[in-house]
Amino acid sequence: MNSKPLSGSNSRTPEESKDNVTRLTEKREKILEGALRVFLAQGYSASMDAIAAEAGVAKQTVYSHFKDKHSLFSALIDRLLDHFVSAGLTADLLSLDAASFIRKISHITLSRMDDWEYVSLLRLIIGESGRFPELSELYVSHMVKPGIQKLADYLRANQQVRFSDPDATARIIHGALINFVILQEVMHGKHAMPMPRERLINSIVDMVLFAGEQGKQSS
Amino acid sequence: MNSKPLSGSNSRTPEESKDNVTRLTEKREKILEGALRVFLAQGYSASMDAIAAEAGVAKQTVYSHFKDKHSLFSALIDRLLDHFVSAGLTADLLSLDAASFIRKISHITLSRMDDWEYVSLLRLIIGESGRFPELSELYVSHMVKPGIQKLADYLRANQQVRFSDPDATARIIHGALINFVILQEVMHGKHAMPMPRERLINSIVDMVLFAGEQGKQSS
DNA sequence: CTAATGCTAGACTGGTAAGTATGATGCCTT
DNA sequence: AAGGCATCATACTTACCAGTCTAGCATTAG
Repeated sequence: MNSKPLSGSNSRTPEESKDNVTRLTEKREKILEGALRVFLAQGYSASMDAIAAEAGVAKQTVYSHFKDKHSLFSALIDRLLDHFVSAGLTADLLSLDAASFIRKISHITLSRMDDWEYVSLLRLIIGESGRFPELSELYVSHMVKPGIQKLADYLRANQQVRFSDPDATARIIHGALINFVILQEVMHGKHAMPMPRERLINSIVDMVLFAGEQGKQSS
Repeated sequence: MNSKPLSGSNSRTPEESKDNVTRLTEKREKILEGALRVFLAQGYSASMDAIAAEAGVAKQTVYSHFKDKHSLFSALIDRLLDHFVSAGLTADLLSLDAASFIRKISHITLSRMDDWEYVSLLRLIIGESGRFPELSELYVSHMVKPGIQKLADYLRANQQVRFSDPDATARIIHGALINFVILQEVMHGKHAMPMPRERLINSIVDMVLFAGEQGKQSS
């Protein structure tokens, strides 16, 4: 339980010495990591004492880095959104054919089902979207909107298949995938209504490609 | 709003007298209505004092009808699930052709976007799915599963269009619709990424029908 | 009338939590 | 060496809240 590896160490040891800025950001990091675990596990109702304890830091230190609980919470959500946003679709995917492309981004999206942090974040943001609408709006504008936008752009630019409404189609694909995550993991529905990811992905690919056939009148 | 016409077996003063059972259920009703407003507005962290006040009832009365906060909360969610479950798809829809059927149930599902109670319930159940997994499982097994089941059954039985995987297709349709509700209303995304419901529905109909064309090889 | 039952209003208990205050300790800079 | 700064441990203040208790009030039934 008790852990104090830092206190009794040597005096100087230039190798390990850290300047002020480093120490500050290190503490801030520890706090955010502790807050991450506690907030994601317990929701916004988690206590600041629990967060400080989890971070291995005095409560006062938390308050010296963050004005109050809400500031810490917002900073954490910002950070998490940034983290997950970076794992979007990269440029090399754009060269794929439609079927492979849809399949690939479906796999990427559904792979987040295995990420406890992502599932908890989703639950937390939706659950607190009443109390903190600005956070859910941040989620929408930073993660959902760009994702759907890129997907729609791909569909629009694709020469292989012509889509009558790429934006709406992108929303359908995204909705089917995210709702699968919410249903299976966030709402613990995987036991009551199991379904392998592959089946969902196959059906999505089929639907999207054959829906596109409608407008395919090039040759 | 509505009075109780049930009090038939009254012995004396027929006009205004109410028997014990009626009075009991009336109080219980007031409590549940107050709890509904307060829980849906503030989440599970709402105080019992606030609920009693909103219900226009003494706090002790709340505790004489419900063992504790959790019991009241569970009873309320049960009640709400029952209420929304009843508004499902009725038998007369089954005679519609595929396009009209999909369009109709899409409209029904999306009409709940305008229902503050439904949107709040969705937020509440997802938000508390960490603390109260049994409630989200109830939601899944009582509302989502039967809904998807009926939709899949329709798709499976439909002679007009043949679907290679009706269950997965039903999930896609349902996911696209529910996620639209979550994105636009629960997470306040309707300003950041507006889209008319009709556009979504049209695209869903197109996708579903043309996807079915694939397996249509009867003649 | 009387007893029973349900309700009300308010006080009370015990516990938790946000945020502050205090005094001490150790590290860095000058 | 000395002052400054971040940190630490702990206690404190204030407030809220779940759940209980009490005493009085109203209606109903015997």
